[in-house]
Amino acid sequence: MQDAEIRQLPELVGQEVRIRGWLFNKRSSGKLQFLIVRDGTGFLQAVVFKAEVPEKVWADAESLGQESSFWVCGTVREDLRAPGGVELTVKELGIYQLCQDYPITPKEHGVAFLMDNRHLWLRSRRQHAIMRVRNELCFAIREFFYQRGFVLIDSPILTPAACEGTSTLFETDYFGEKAYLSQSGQLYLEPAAAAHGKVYCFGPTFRAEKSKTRRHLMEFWMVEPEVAWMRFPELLDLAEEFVSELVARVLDRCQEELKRLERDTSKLEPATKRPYPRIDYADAIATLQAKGFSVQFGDDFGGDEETALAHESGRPVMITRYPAHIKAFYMEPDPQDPTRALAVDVIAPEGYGEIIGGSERISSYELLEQRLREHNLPREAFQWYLDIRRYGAFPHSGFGMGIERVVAWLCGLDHVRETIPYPRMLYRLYP
RNA sequence: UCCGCAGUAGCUCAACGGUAGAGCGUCCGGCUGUUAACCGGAGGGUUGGGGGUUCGAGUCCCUCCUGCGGAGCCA
Repeated sequence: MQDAEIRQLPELVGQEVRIRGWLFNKRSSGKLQFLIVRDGTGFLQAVVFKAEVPEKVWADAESLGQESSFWVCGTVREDLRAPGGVELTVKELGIYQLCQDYPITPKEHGVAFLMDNRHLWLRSRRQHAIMRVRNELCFAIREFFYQRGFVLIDSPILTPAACEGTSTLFETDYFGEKAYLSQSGQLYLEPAAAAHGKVYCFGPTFRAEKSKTRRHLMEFWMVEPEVAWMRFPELLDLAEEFVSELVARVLDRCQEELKRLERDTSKLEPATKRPYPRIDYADAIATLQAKGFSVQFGDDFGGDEETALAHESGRPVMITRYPAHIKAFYMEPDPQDPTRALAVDVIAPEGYGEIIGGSERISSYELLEQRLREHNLPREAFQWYLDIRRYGAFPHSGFGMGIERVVAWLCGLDHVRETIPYPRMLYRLYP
C-alpha cells in the first residue's frame, strides 16, 4: 500500500493507494456514499459501496462531517462520472478527527464572515487557486532576477527613520528608541547596488495610511530591483520586460487556477506583448482633460484617472516624467526640464491601478542634500544614504512592484484582501 | 478621517407599525452513481447595545458599536 497525493492519481490507475485529507463534501445514495476528499493537491471522489466494505467502514464514512480529517485506502479507477475523471473505490477508511460544525458551508457567505474565518477560508477552492497563482508569481520573480544576474539583498524591516518621509509609518519601541516598520527597501538597496551592480529585495512593507479601498493593505509585499549605471530609458525597458514575462509565465503555468477563478485570460494576453504604451505625464493630463476630468498639470492621479488612462490598450500603460514636486525626494530631475522627475508609474489595465512606481535616482551629493532640506528630512538619519553619493557616486535606477495588486489583476479579483494569506487592513488584524 | 449602505437562527436572506420565517449547515429517517445530489422530519432567536415615539417596534426617531462600499493617500 503506497501513500499518494491526489494530483498523482491519473498516473496510478489500477493501483491501490492511501490518500490522507479532509472531507470537502459528501453525497450519499442509500447503499452508496460519495466522499469528496481534498488533500491540498487536488480533489478526489472516493466511493464507498455498502455491500463491499465492512460495516464499520460504512458507519465511519457516514459519520464524517465537512472538513473531518481521515484516510482512505482503495483502488484507483478511471470513471468519467467522477469530477477529474479518476475516482477511488474505498476498501478501508480511518478517522483522524471528526467534526460537524465547520463554519464555511458549500453555500454563500458574506465578506465579513469569511474574513473572520480567513484561517479556514484558505481551504476553499477559490482561495487555494489564488495562493497558487501568488506562489507562481513569486517564484517567477525570483527566477527572472536570478537568470539576469541580480543578487537578492534583504532589506531591514525595522528602520530608524522614514524612507520617503511622506507616508505614515508604524512606530514601535526599540529598547527605548523609536523604530519604524519599513515602507520600502529601496534606500537600503542603493548601497547594495554599489556593491553588486544589479540587486533586488523582496519582502513585506508597511504603510500606516488609513486607506480603505480595494487596492490597499497595511502590510503588503514589494519586489524592488535597483541597478547600477542604469538610466531612465533602460529602466522603462526593464519594467516592461519584467511585467510581460511574469504575465506570460502565470498564463502558461496557472491555467487550471485561472480557469477555477473564471478569469478571462484573453484580457491578460495583450500584456505579454511588448512594448507597452508610454505616455508623457503632460500628454496624460491632456488626454484626461479631453475625457472631461478636472485634473490640472501638477496634480497626481486618482484611481478613476488611472483607470481611464489604462483602459485604452488592454496593456499596462507607463506614465513618465511626473512633476518633481509630487514625487519622492530621491528622484533624478529630467535634464530637459528640472521641474519634472525621471519617474515612471506602470498602471495595470481593467482598473487594477498602479502596480509599479520607479525612477532614476539622484546621484549628485549636493542635489540630494538640497532635496533633504526641501523635504525637511533629518540629515543625520540620512548620512549613510548621502555616503553613496560621496564615495563613488554613480547613476542608478530602480522600481518597486506591489505583489498583491499584480495577483489581483492576474486573478481578476475585485479586492487585494484575497491575494495575501492573512491580509492586514484598516480595522482588521484578526486572524 | 469624510460620504453612503447595512446589522434578524451557525451562514445567506425574508417579514405593510399588528402571531419572527425560508434555504443551506447540524441532528434523525429514506434512497445503489451522486455532481453545491434529492425526499421527509426535528432542533435552532434577548431581531448589534442603549434610549425614545406608539395601544403595539425587527420595522419610525436619537445615540453608540460593528461591518461593507467609495473618496483621499499610495504599491
